[in-house]
Amino acid sequence: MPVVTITDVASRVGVSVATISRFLSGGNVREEKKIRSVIQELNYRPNIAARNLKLGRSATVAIIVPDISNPFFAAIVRGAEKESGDSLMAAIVNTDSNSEREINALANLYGRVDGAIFVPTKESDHKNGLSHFGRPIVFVDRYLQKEKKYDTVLADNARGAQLAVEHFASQGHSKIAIISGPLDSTPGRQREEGFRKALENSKIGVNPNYVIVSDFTQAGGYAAMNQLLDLAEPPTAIFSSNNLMTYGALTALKDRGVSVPSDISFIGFDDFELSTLISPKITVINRDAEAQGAEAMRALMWRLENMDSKISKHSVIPVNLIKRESVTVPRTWDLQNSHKVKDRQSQTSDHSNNKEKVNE
Amino acid sequence: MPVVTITDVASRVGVSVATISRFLSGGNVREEKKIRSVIQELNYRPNIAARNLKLGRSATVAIIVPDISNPFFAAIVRGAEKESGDSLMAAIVNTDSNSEREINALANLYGRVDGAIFVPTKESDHKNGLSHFGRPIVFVDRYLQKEKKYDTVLADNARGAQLAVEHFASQGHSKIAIISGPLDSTPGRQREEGFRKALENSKIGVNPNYVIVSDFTQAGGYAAMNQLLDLAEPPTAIFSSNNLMTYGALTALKDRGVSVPSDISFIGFDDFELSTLISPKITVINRDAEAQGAEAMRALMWRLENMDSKISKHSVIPVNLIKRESVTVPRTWDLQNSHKVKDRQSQTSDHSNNKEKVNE
DNA sequence: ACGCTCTCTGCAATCGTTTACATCAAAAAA
DNA sequence: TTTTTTGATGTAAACGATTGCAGAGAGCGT
Repeated sequence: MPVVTITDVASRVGVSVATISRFLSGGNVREEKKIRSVIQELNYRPNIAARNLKLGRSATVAIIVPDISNPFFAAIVRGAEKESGDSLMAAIVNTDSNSEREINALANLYGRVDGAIFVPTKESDHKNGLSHFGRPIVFVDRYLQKEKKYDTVLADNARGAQLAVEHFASQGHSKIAIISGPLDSTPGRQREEGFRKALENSKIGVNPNYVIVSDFTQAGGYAAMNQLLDLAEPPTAIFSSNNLMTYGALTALKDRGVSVPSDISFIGFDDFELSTLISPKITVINRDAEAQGAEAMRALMWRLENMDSKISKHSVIPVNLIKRESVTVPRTWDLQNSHKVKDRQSQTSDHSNNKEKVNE
Repeated sequence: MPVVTITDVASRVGVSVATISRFLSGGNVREEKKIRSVIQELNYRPNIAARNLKLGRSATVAIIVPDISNPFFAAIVRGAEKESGDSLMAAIVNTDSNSEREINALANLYGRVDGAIFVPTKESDHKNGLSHFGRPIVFVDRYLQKEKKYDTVLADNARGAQLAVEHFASQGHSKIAIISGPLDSTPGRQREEGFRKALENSKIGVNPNYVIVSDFTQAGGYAAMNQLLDLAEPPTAIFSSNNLMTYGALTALKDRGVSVPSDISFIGFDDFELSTLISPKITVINRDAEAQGAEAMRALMWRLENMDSKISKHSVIPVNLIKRESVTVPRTWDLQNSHKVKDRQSQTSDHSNNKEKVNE
């Protein structure tokens, strides 16, 4: 199967390669009809490597995420890939939340991609890895505090935490805890900050014992939840800062026989596939992750077309509260300083369908 | 920031470009020391496009999956990407289970990748799209029946279905149903066939009413489950052929207040993240999807090194039964032809932690 | 007819590598 | 010492596209 080049097409049509090339890039040519048929006939496909070499680009962008197995990152990737269209290829790399691997990936990708969509693990690393990369980067969900010049697409994390706190407060909770992600990651920090701010604004104030800084993993969420439950005076409402920790936290609650929401109210950040299948259905702060990925790809594509623009773009993806069944009024309706409690049409759980029978 | 080429390095060191190139590809050179330092100093990086053009390869492979958001495919991708190492880049494309898009992807990828890992939707399409692609393809989880020459990495689907049926049978079930995937997809077909075979071998035989062919989606699973429940004589045990349909089926059960496992026993194919969080914990047939992805990447890399080999490799990933809480003996211990019932330490569910209180 | 613009064309250089081939010095064999 | 072998080197031709430049007609106004 001989590989057919632009030269073959040219000689077959009886024109120069330049004409064929111009036809391929949409120029006006006399023999358009014939060229088209010859290309068809010979099944000619432009050699991408040659084009890339000449044009100095790769028509490929990288998507660097901690772990594609995390449904949230999968959604980001999906949105981005969908947006990229046919001309752009999306290469993917998992970093396992390992900063070293991130630097490695960037070095590896140098020259192979035109730009990158990057979800870094920490806000502080990458002293100069980025400058060596020397190509546009759009930071998604997380960014590097030192690097102000890059475009970012973040979620409205503080707002999300605020919504959670306010919802708890509106139900009468004052013992409100957070299972926070690492404070050196963007969402971890911003959600924790939002949590604090909201608590302060609502005059409840934050109890240091009710702030557990964990690590965005299921095991971390499990441990954190146990830590909260072991408190002399456990919280009555808990906000978990990401989906994985939510899994862990809920598992811990289940293992210890703590009932949600009657014993403890719960809100998690980020919706997850089975949030409606488990009992009770979990109330969550949600944002459109796929849209976030798409927005990032749009930003990157724009940047690739406008490499010289000095302005950096920062988009914020809105968040919303999805009320389901995991929040209700606190059980011990007691000595706590009870605020004005409006909006109290408690969302409670009704699992009429849980007639547990154990036969035999 | 001028781009530094191999020529710059050569002239700086005082040798020819050939020498630098040879050094780069691991040859013996006199000035190795100096070359190394100059490369460092100038921060030289080989131009990948030029190399690719000369070498006629791209050092990139495509991973084509229906939907990266499906945790199963995410695991495949993860395993494959992890295995690919630093020299190989993994491009990803979602097809939305759309055959047309698959063909499109293949055409698009032509010349951009050296090969592909491909999870096709149907077993029958792609009359000649593959031959036009003209590069190695490894089929994962699904394959095209007509194309025997390609390498495949499938799960032991029939065995998985068999395990499920045998487990049901060992608990005394004889009204055993399947919510099957499409019969024109490999896992759909093989699992259905395995289900039939196992039922026939066990002398129970298959009841046509108990075979619902659905579509591997959550909605499909939901509808299928309802169809089964609407039967005059509903089954007592149900095998769901993939994770998404399992979600749907469980939702339907929940919505209709059917209790698992006391009313109906359930086994799903493929484990899923939250399978232990929901009540009851779901018994599943599992296989190591990440390992499957890794194996596919290994096969592809091998093939790329051995393009001329005529032998095609077919690996099958083992499956296993993870017993949890969704299977027990049938409730109506009645007129059914009761077989020998050994292994009857019924796995039942105990949710001491579901003290549902609705306050206020 | 002449000059002018407009559109299409071919020539040839170029992108940055790799590698077959010829060369040449040094080491080994004679 | 002479001959042969060895191994590193340089020269230059690819790889397959894109594009600046100059030229050639065609169309048109004068």
